[in-house]
Amino acid sequence: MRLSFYNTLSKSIQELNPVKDGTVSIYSCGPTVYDRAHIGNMRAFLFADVLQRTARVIGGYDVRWVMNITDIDDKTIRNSTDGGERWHSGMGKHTSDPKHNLAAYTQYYEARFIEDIATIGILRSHMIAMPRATDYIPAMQDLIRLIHQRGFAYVADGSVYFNLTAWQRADTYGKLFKVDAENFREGVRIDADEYERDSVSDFVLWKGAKDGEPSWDFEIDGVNVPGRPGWHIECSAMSKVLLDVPFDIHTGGVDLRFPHHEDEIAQSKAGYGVEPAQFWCHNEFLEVEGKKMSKSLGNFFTLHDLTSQGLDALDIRFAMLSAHYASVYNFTFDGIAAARKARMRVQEFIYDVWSAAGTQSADVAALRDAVFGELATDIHTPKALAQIFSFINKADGASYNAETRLAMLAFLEELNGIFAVWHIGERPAEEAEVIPEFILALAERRLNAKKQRDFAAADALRAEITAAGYTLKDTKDGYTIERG
RNA sequence: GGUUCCGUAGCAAAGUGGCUAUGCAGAGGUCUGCAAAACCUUUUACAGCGGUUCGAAUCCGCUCGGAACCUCCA
Repeated sequence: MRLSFYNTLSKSIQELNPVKDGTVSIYSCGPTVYDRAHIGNMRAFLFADVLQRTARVIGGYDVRWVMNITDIDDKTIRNSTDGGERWHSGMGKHTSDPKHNLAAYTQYYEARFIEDIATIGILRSHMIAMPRATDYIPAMQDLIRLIHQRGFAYVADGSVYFNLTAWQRADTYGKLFKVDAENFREGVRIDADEYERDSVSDFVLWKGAKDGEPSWDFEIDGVNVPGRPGWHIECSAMSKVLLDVPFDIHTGGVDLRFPHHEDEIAQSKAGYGVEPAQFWCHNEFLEVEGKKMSKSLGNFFTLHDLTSQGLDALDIRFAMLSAHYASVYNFTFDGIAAARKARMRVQEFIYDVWSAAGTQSADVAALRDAVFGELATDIHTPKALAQIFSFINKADGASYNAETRLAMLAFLEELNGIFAVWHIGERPAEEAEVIPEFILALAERRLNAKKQRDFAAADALRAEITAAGYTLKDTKDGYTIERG
C-alpha cells in the first residue's frame, strides 16, 4: 500500500516516494540524556516508532531507522560538571576529567532511556543505529569545514558561526517556518547580543571551549579552535554518515521545527549541497489534565513515574495512539483507564479468534484495507481504531471457520506489528492463584447455603470473603474466586 | 508584538459543506435469588455572535478561551 504523510516542508499530505526503491530511511531526533525522559518526550519517540512500523508493515519497506542520542549540550555539561546532587551513584566516581564525567553522566541516562523505550514498546532492534553525538565529532568537524570552505561560516572569538546573511543570498531560510527577523521578541534580541557574532540570526556551529568543560581540538582555516559542537550540527553530520543525504523522513517534536530543523536544513545544504530529508514530520505536544506539563504545576511525569504507580506502559502507548500525532493530546489518568478497557476489548477478540472453531466467515481483506488505509494516510491511528472497533462490535470472533481464523490472525499479527499492544495467541490459562484454605471453606459454605436457598447466609458469607480481599463470582454451576 | 494551530457530548477523540465516527462513563435490558462479569439496546455535541448557502460542527468575519514557535524544551 502507498503511504502518505503530512510534510512540514510542503504543508500538505504527500505521497512517499523513497529516494532508494524499497527502502525508507528515517532519522528521528532523539533525547538529550540529561534526565529521564518524560511522557511528552515519549510521545515523540512513539510517533516515530509508529511511523517506521507503518513503513515496514503497510508500506512493505526495508526500514533504516536512526535515533540519535544527544550526549553533549549545556544541560548535560552543567549537570555532569559539578558532581553535586545531580550526580547519581550509578554513574560511578566523579573525577577531574570533564569528558569522563560527561560520558559517565550521559551514559547513565542513555541506559535509562533504552529501558524506557523498551517499556513503551519501541524495539531497539528496529533501529540500525542509536548514535551518540560525541562519537561523531570528526564528521561534524568535516561538515563545518565544508560549510566554511563554501563561504557560509566564519570564526569569531574562538567559535564558529553559520553566516545566515550569506546563506540567505544563496538559498531560502525559512522552509519549515516563516521567519520574520524584524519581529523577533525584543528580550530575545538583547540576550542574543551577548554572543560575538556578525548578525543576531547567525547560529553557532562550534562553541569555543570554556574552562572546565569538555572540549575537542578543531583545526579550521589554519587555526585550532578547541571546543564542542553546536546542537544543530549533530543531526546534520550523523544523518549524513548513517543514512547518506538525502534520506526520506526526518521526525521530531513541533518545537524542533524552528530553529533546530530549519538550521539543520541550512547547514546540510550549505555543506553537502543537498537538503537532508524529503519529509519533515512533526508531532504535537501533550498536555496533562488540560494543562501544559510543567514541574511547577506538579503534573510533570516521566514514564518511570507512571509505571511505578502501577500503570501499564502498554495502556499509555495505546492511549497516546488514540489521538492523532499532529494534535495536542490530553493525558489524563481517566484516559489511561479507558484506554486499558478499550485495549482489552480488542485483546478479548483476539483470544476469541485464536480459539475459534466455528463455521462463520468474515471479509478480512476489507477490514485490512479499511484499517491500513487509515494508517497509510498520515498514520491516522484514531480512525484506524474506530474501524477496528466498529468491526469488532458486529463480529463474533469465536465462531470463525478455519480459513477466516487464519486470515484474521494474519491480519491481527500485522496490525500488532504497528500498535504493539496486544498478545496474538491463546487466552492464557487462569493463573493458579493460591487461595487460602479458610477462603475456600467460606466459599463452600456459601455454595451450600445458596443451594439451600438461604440467601441471607450466602450474602453474609460472600461479604466475609470480600472483606478478606477476595472477589467471588458465581458461574453457571459453581463460582470463581480471585484476589482483589 | 510577529507566525501558526486549536475549541466537538460527563471524559477522551475523529469528522472540514447534506450521510450513526469511535472508546470510556451513564441509562435501559438479557442473564442471575441478588451481585459481579459478559452480551444487547440507547441518551447527551459541535465556545459565542453575525454572515455566505437550498443546507454549516465544517466556509467567511468578529468576540471569548487555550496551546506552540519566535536562537539549543519532544
